[in-house]
Amino acid sequence: MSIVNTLQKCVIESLSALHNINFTEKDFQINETKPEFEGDYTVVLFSLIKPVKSSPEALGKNLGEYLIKEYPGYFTQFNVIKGFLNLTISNNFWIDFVNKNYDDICFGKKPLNGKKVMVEYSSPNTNKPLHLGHLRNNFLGWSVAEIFKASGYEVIKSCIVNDRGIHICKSMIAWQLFGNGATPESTSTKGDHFVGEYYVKFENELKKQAAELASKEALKNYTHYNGEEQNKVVAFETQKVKLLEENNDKNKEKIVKINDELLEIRRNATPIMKTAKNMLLDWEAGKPDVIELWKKMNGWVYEGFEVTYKKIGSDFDTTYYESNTYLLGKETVQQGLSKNVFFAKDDGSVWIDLTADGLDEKLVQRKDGTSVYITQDIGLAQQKYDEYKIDRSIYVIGDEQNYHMKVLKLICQKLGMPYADNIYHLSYGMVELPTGKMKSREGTVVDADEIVAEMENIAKEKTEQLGKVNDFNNEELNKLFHTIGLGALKFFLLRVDPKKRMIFNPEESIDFHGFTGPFIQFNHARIKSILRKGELKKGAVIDNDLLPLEKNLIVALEKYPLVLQQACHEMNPSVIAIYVYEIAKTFSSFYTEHSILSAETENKKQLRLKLANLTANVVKSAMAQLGIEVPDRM
RNA sequence: GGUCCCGUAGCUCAGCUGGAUAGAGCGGCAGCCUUCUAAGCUGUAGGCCACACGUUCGAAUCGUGUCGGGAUCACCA
Repeated sequence: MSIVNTLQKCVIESLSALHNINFTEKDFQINETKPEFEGDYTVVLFSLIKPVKSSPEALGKNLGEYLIKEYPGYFTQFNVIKGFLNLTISNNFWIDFVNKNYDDICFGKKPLNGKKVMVEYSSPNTNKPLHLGHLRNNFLGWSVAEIFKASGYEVIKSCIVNDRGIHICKSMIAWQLFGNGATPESTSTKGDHFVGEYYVKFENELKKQAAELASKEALKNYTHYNGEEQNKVVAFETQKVKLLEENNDKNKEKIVKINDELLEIRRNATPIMKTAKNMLLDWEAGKPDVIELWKKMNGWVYEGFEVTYKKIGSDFDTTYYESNTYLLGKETVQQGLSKNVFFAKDDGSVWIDLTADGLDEKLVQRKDGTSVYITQDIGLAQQKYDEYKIDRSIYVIGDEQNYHMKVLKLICQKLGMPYADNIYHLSYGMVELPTGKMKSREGTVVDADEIVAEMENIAKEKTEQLGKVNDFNNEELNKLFHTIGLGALKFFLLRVDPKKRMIFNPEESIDFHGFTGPFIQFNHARIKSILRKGELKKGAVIDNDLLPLEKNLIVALEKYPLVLQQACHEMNPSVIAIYVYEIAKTFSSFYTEHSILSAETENKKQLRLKLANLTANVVKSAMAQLGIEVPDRM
């Protein structure tokens, strides 16, 4: 049991004995004692003084005396300042803690609890390569899965591949039009980048054709539209003219909106867009040549993804393909109708009314009977549960889908699905550049493969400058560059609270100093270097004279199990990132001040070696939760 | 317009289940390598915690409102 939990228990027992009142852990707070006061942990007394009918000073004094008398193994001293009872934990406890755990590589982890959790993450589209945003998703998902594992859960990592739909048809059409039979091999291009290039080519051609239509429209030629489209366009144009005549600043926004609508209609009317839509229909009809092309191009993408996933350390226990799941959920619609959770409109479309929950009416089936995105998700949620009997289902998806995920969970709940309450949307904020959002149209998207390679390069340059590993062979060197470069990137993306948007500055944000992955890796390497030289002897060390910097480190290490618990509870890897940095920093301060190998006495040396070993274990374990390796030398 | 998220040092972020004088890193300034890896350590400057009101013994933290930024509200996925 951690010292904080122990302290809570002792305080509860003491108050029960002293005042005959039963408190719980939630009735009072225990904090770390601020450095400017004497003590290790502090009981905040304010919340207790009313029930015990005592002044803070008197309560603190009584409680402090009682704790020291009854639990001499834990507490040695106390002082009361205002409403704070500062307690000094006995050195015996800290030494005992080191002796017990210094060699336990599982320290902090919990035994299996028999529960299953599925973490869905990554979820790529097969029309373009992964970018920086995907990296945040992948690192988060993988890390959260590891955190659950360390907390005793059985974890199934899953991925839903968005492999069908208009976007992949766009790449296919462009390849047919402009590809001349080129392949990733013939052009020496990674498969996902290759297909992505055709997606861009499609967009460029689409833009060109839309511009041509626009110039026709400028001459009042609307022959490229069908009747319905023409009516819409004319209506919008009339509205626009009216707004322009009013010459009101407030109309500007409306006009922008109308222009967007017009552009959308125009884009959909371009020949190339019509071709793509036809191809989607052909795909749904299972037309052999379309299916064949689809398989070929997706195959290229998967080959590319595999390389990237391997490089960044993402893997999945199961992969769902939308081409297999997009028809799911149709039965659900029928069930929902018969349960009166859904209702049908006159045109045959099916809806759910969520206005009572503060949301809108939401379509669940089109009038043509095909299912929409949300319906597929309901179906897949059901399938996940049927297949694995999972206790919890985590979805790592960006915060632009907060509304969608809220709706998904709500519908599942209304349908009375047993897993509905355990659906959790792990929402994360977008990664932005100093110049704003990444936009593929403006070519400001940071490519995943490129940024990883760049990080490895920086790692290489810095390592060569420092010249500490000149005896490494090429293989060892490349592994080290990868470990450091990727470690820096992962740490950078994971150290921030997932739900917050974050800014990535390619020039400045990635540093190898301070609050970074490499700094932590560096401290691990230093410890390993010492452990190679010093002889750590098994058996308990006895030392009753802990120096402040030694104690700081022990106190920090002792918190690890609680930190893991918190990270799991919050599904938040940044909790671990912040903690492991604290450990590295605390060790670093200790390291510069006190020599381990040339310690004052053999006893001190053994204590410090054990402390160093425990630090290395915790650093390695914590970094592993983040998916970051730590080198023995760097 | 409705709903949701965010606003803390020049920059990037902690702290938010209320607790002592609000913390890190980067950047600035000043020191420290004949001593276990200086990717380091130490010191210093830098804050009306967006603003206002409220709840409380106590508010960066909770509530309401205002301002600023973002997301979303498709028979797209």
